[in-house]
Parts: sequence; C-alpha cells; structure tokens
Amino acid sequence: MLRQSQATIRDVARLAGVAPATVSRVLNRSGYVSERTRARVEEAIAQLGYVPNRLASSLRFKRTGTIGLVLSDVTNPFWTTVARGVEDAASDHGFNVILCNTDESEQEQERYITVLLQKQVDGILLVPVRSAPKPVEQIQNQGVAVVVLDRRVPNARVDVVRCDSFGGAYRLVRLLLTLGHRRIAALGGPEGVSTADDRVAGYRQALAEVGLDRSAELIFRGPFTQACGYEMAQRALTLEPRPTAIFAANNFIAIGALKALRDAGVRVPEDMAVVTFDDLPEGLVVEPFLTAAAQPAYEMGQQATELLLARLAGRGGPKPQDIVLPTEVIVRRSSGTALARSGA
Amino acid sequence: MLRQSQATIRDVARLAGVAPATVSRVLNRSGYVSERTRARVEEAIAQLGYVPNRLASSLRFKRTGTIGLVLSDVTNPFWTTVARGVEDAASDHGFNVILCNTDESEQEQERYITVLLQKQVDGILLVPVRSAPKPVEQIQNQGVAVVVLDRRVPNARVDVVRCDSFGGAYRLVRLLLTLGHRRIAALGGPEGVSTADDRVAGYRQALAEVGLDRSAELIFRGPFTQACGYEMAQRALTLEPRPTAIFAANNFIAIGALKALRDAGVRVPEDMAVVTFDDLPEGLVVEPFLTAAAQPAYEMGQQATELLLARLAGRGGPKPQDIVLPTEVIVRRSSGTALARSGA
DNA sequence: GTTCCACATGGTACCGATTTCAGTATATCA
DNA sequence: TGATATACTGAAATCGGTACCATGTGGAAC
Repeated sequence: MLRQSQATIRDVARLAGVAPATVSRVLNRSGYVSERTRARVEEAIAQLGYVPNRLASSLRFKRTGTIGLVLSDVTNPFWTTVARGVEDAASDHGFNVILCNTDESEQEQERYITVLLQKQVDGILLVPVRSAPKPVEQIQNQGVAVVVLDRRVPNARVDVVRCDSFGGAYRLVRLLLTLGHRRIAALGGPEGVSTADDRVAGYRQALAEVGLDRSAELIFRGPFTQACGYEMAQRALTLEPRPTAIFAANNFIAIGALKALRDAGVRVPEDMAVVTFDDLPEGLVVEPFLTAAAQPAYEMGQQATELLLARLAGRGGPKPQDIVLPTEVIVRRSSGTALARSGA
Repeated sequence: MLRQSQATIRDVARLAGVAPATVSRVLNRSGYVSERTRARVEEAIAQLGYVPNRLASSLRFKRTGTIGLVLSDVTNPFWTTVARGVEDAASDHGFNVILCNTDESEQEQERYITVLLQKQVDGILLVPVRSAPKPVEQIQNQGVAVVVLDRRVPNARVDVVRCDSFGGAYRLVRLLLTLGHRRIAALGGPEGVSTADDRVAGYRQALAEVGLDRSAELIFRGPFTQACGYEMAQRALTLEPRPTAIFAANNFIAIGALKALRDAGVRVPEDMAVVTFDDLPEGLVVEPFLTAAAQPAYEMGQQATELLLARLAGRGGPKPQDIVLPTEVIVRRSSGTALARSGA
C-alpha cells in the first residue's frame, strides 16, 4: 500500500477492461453504462483506491469549484464569523474556500488576487483594503466573478454586500444624546475605508441634528486595532472639557479604549459612557457589557457567497447589487443611564 | 476590456511572434532567451493582461502549491490563531491554504479529505475528529503528506504537532491543590479525543499524587462547547459536598461554566475557584480574569506547517515526529487565594 | 425485411503550460 | 578548415479527465 502513486482513469480502465471514456461515464453518471460494466468499473476503482484528479477535469471544464476569500485578518472574531458564513454557504453548493489574510496591506491584497486568478478560482469575495476600484477591475478583467464584502468601492461596477455602518453609528450616537451626553468623542477607523468613513459620517449626522456639528477636535482616526483604540482614548481623556462619552468604531478599538480608561482610573459607565460598533460573539464573553451596534456577520458572509454563486450561475440580473444588511443596537451597561445634567 | 476571456500562452506567443515554449522560458526564467525576444514577449504579456493558468502547470508538474487545513471550527479563537499561524507559514513558502471546518463530524471530515485529495493538495494539516487512524491512512495511501495537529492518533505512523495537554492540566490542578482545594470538579472534553483524555489524565495524576484518586463522580465529559460547559457546571453544583473548585478542559467550557455559576449566584473566586485550559487572546478581553494553561496556538500552526513543508521537500528524517509544545500556566484572579481550611 | 431508435462502448481531440529533443546560427579553438 | 561549444528557438509529447463523434448492438415499428 505504501507509496502507491496515484492511479489514473486509464489504470482503472485497463483493470476493468474498458475505455477511459466509460470509466468517466461511470464516475459522472453521464451517458449510458450497462449494469455489468458499471459494477466492473466500480470494483476496479475500489481496488486501486482511485481518486479522480480534479485538476485535470477543471482544466477541461474551466471550473474549479473554488472561491477565494480575501479579508483583513481571521483573528478578529468579526471576520471569523464572516468566514464561517462564507464557508458554510460555499460548502452547501459544493464549493471550497481559499482563505487569504491581507492585514490591510495593499501589497498583500495584490499578491493574493494574482495567486487566486492563477489558480483559476471561479469567484472572489473581496474585502478591499482601500476604496480604489483597481483591484476589483483586475479581477473583472480576467472574467472572474467578484463580490465586495463589508466595504463600498465607489467607482466600480460591482456587487456589494455590507452592513449599515452609517445607520448603526447614527443610532448609537443618538442613544448617547438621549442620555444627555453632549461631548462625545469618536474613535474612528482609518480614513479611506468606507466602513470607517460611514461610521464617522453617522456620528456627525446625529450630532448635527442637535446642532452639535463643530466638533472636529473630538474625532480621532486610525487603524482598527486595539493599540490604536488605547492611544486614541488616552488622547480623548486630555481634552478640555473632558468628553463624557466615547463612540468606538469597532470592537478592537473599543477594547483598547476600555483598557486605557481602566489604566487611567476612569470608570465605565459612571465616569465615561462607551458605545461601539461590532459586538463580540456571545460565546466569547461571560458577561456582555458593551452597548454595541451588532452586525450580522455570519449572514453577511453567507449572502455574499450566495450572490457570488448566483452570478456564477448566470443569475442575479444585469445590474450590480448593493445589499445593505441592518445593524442592531444592543443596549447594555457600558452606555450607562441618563446623565445628570449640568451644563450645555 | 469587458468579458475578455483569458489569454493563453499561445495567444501571447502569437502576438510576440514566437513559440509557446519561448514564452514559458520567459515566464520561468529557465533556459536561454535573448534580450530582444524577452522584451517582445513581456510586452505581449502586458498588452494581453495574461495570467498564467496554474491548473495546467500543476497538472503537468504534479504540484499545486496548496495545502489543506482541516479543523473543527474557525469560530473558536484558539483555532483562529492556529489557522493564522498556518496561513503565515504557508504564505512565506508560497503556499496557499484551503480551509475546512468539520464541526467535529466524522462525515464532514471524510468528505473534506476526499475533496482535498481530488484537488491534489500537496499536503494536509489534520485535526482529527477521532483517534482512529483511518483518515490519516486514507491520506497517506494517496501519497499525500499529512501532519496531525493538536491531537494524537495512537495507531498511525504520522507526524504530530501538539501541546502538552497532560502537563498543563496537571499543573493547573496542582495549583488548586496548593491553594487548599480538595474537591475539584473536572469539566472534561469528549471521550476519544486525545486532548480531552490527556487533560483528564493530568487532572487525575495531580489528584492521585496527594492520595485523592477516588473521585469519578467529580469528572464530567462532553463536547468542547459553551452549552456543555454550562450544563456540566450546573450538575457539579448539585454534588454533595459541593466542589470548591472547577477545572475546565477548554475555553468554551470555562465560559459556559462561568455563566452557570453566575446564574446560580456563585461568586468566582470567592465561592468557587475556576481554572481552565486555553487562554482567550489578549486582544479580545479587557480585563483578563481566568487562570489558564495557555497554549502557543500560533506557533503550533506555524510549526506544523513548517514540518509539513519540510516533508514535501523530502526533509525531516524517516521517523514520524511527535512535537509537543509547552503550555504556560497564567495565574489570574479566577483561581483565588489560599482557601481557609475547614475539613478535607 | 428494412428502418429507426435506445442502449452501450471505444477512439480521440482537446484544456494550457512545460519540457525534452532537435535543430539552427554564431563564436571559439585546435 | 573543421570541430566543438554556446546561445537561442520551435515542434511535439505529456499531465489526467471529458466531450464529441463514430461504431455497433438488439429490438420494435412499419
């Protein structure tokens, strides 16, 4: 049994005393095969432990049954959940997923896209590092289907599946306003990433509606990382007068901010209310604490995959779709209760 | 530019006025090509936006540059981190990773292994659902390299990279004993999974050394899930006399247990000390609380990948390796301070 | 008794890149 | 001058599976 190098369809055919074409018919249940022949072929297959080479068939058929998933970092539970939704949906349709982490690097993104195209994936789910349309066009020019996940790409004709960043942020900030907060710091994500921009825009809109739009000093921007959340929160604490609430643009930023507040001896929510985009999966937290705008991450992955596979099947209409899933604001302790009004 | 169906090496050759073989030489920098020809070919490549078809080359070369990663569930931060280690190491060597979630189902495992073999992956990293050697042999019989991750497979000749489950559990329970605990419940993982079995064995060993080996009623077994942790903790609370400490066999079980304790009004660590296998990534937790045996998950993924790639390169010696990485016990608040002795 | 069709099987040309092998042209050396 | 090496290029076989076409049965219909 050792080192038994792969049996081919020709080996099976020889052993069964038939032509390769007949074996192929048995394998794919296509065309006519008599019962006796089928049995002989199947025995030969079992005897040789034959496993069809999908590379060869893909080369011929021009379909690999594989899609690429290009995202920033599977270490983030949000992306993990998205990836799981993608995998499940793909698996349901007999597709496999090649996973690629860009770490928000355009170079890595470019490299991975090229590799996926070379591997002849049937489609690509892309979380674009920047809003530039180039990567999307690169894929489309090769005749490969692409669906953009999570982020908008303004100047590309492409399907997008994302969540309502603007609305979620808007409602979170509205909540803080309702509770009486007037100085609310925004710890935003990187400029040029649509989710980050949209969340800041939602924040601004909520403030503008109550006549509080001159608050540039309260807005911080930086990568979606814990380290940056920590640092932005520290800087927010030095403002005069000190903000009474913080809006964090994603879960990592929020966790970093909470650590900064803890280290500075600032109590949440007593001294500082905190709300955030992205919930942490229920399974990871003993005592949910953060008031958050939860995104349906799993569904996003699932729907993006369904859309991609529909495109592969030639369905879905001619126009690119922009599917926006709702975000749900979950109120917990970190946002606190109504503020005892003092000024403003 | 639309729908421009893939250019082949022949199209490039035609445009450049050379033979396909020459284009291939340019692409792979193999053999002689004159400067003038190379320039002409490269221009044709750029003009057509030619992307080589790796399927064809893999078929010929019998190497796909792809490895499969079969694990239970990427939603668990432990596996996420492992997956990241795998991806990074693979990427460093120009390999891609196909991700497969088995959800601890043998059927899914079987299905995925078959798919990966058909796709002619160069190697497979397998977190086996059960200890049976069959899946491993199935892979080896096809002449495909395999490294087992995280778990032992007793009756197979195969490389394994795992963590010291026995030692970690042993040291966690020793810690509880040192603090004065004598009734320690074990919330174990599923029987037949080596990590679960080893952790329970470590627990038993620590107890046996202080003459406390008759404690079968204190041992619970079940899947590595939060729901099961919740349920096992509930049952542990009904024991008479009630245990003073809980040893959880992984992070999900621990979280479930903590929820059960909270719901029952049992304070940690005042009323019940808790220790667990698996740490939660620092980035996900604001205030680390659980005393845990942390596994070097990233390194495990990385080293398993390095070993697999070494095997592919024909290195690594003839004998299967069993690489055991150390676990580190991190003492935090959940284990509490020394117990005020009452009985025992 | 021919015609026709469903059933059954084999031969072969692809898919696209690579890699011998063979062949040509130019330079180098005895 | 002839022999030999070096630089360069092309034709064709190959990887394994599949689709298409051709061929060959036997039985039913007319």
